[in-house]
Amino acid sequence: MLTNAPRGTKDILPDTVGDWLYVENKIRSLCQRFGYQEIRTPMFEHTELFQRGIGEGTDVVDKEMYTFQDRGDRSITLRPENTASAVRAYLQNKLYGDNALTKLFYIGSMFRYDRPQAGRMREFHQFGVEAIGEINPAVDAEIILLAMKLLEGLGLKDLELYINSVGCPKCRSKYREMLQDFFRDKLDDLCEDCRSRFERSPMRILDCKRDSDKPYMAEAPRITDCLCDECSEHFNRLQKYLTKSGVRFSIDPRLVRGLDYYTKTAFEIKYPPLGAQSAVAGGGRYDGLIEEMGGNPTPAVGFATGLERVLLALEKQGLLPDKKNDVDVYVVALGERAQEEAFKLVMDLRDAGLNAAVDYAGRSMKAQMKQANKLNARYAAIMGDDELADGVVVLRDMAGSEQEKVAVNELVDKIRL
RNA sequence: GCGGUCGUGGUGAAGUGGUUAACACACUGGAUUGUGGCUCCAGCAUGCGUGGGUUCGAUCCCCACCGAUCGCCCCA
Repeated sequence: MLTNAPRGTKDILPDTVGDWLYVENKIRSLCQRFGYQEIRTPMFEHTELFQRGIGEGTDVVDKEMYTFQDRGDRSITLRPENTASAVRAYLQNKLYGDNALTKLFYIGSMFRYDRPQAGRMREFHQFGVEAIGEINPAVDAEIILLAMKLLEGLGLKDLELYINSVGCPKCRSKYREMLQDFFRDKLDDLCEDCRSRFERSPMRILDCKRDSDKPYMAEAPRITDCLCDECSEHFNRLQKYLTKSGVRFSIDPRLVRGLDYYTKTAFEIKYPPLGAQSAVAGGGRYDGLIEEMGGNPTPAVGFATGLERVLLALEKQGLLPDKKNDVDVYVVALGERAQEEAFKLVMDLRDAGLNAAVDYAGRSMKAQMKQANKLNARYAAIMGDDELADGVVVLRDMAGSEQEKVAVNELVDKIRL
């Protein structure tokens, strides 16, 4: 217990931080080119923020949040996602004053109490983007392309982009009725889950894995056929932008986002080899959220990607960078006096910008040479009593196995060559 | 939250109801005096996720818990 991290959490060990940095660096440079600025919001917020923002009745809010009372008796929740926080920060800090369109991105830990699986952690990391203040579908296209370019830029192949429009509250209530009319006389044939969905959220019936192959499913009305003029035009223009830019995409009329705040555009990027957790990125438009949270009606779009899943995909395709931290010089010290001198020498070499290493265990020369070899050292600098007396060091080129005496004060220059 | 599979040293992995738990890699030391990468030798789990139970006896059987993993669900 004491020596186990809580379920669903994971240490990112030294041999993998490099992978994370690699991905994070790609993200930062891409966002910079697209004009998105980084924001860092608190890891926890008032519980109400998520209840309002994400919506009661959603699985995330109802059964996946880490919620607790703090010592001041406030109800606090570890953020399960970052959109609500970003919008809160946008309103609180009046970022709308700076620009008509506010473009933000974030990278950080999110928390959801879920059953852990590969690619699904209780503490997990998301990179996400929010563009607040513009209704133009070009912005939807921009963020979709940003997501695709990130993933493709990392070298991932076989990505699948699905888009849909979930309409606005107006089209949705119409669609809901049409669905209920359609399913009403088929209820007996539906699974138990679906029957309970009938009243609550008939749209989910389409998503059912058990009933989805029923013959009449394909005949069920599609949301895309019920969109109001505004939503339908928005959806068409989005597709034009995407087509123009050359991304391949499929329309998936069943694609529904699980969080309440989505309107119009919904999209998802899948990497199928990941199995059950193949959704690598997902997002959409949430034109109602800002008003819902007390701001002026403001349109917005965003998405998030799960970094664990991205890393998993990269690993599967062998796209992770080679990790090496080769040492320039390994200082081999023989005897106590030499050890003291070697310590000083190593510090000087490091000051000069070199990666220098020594043994502190007072081991045999042979052991030290082995170590130098294992660390892939370019040079070994050997110091014993003789060298000490002459103010010199035996500099051995590890690859070529040649060595020569070099004055200590000329060592840095010699190595730099 | 539901169902399935799994849990042996630092790592990968064999194995059995009964005195010494294979093997490989890694690690440590050694193969003449101050020199690595190859080779050879030696050392390295009083312990088989944790806690109960069955048994004369369990790492191997049963139960619970913990953890991993796959699917469902949900989602990133």
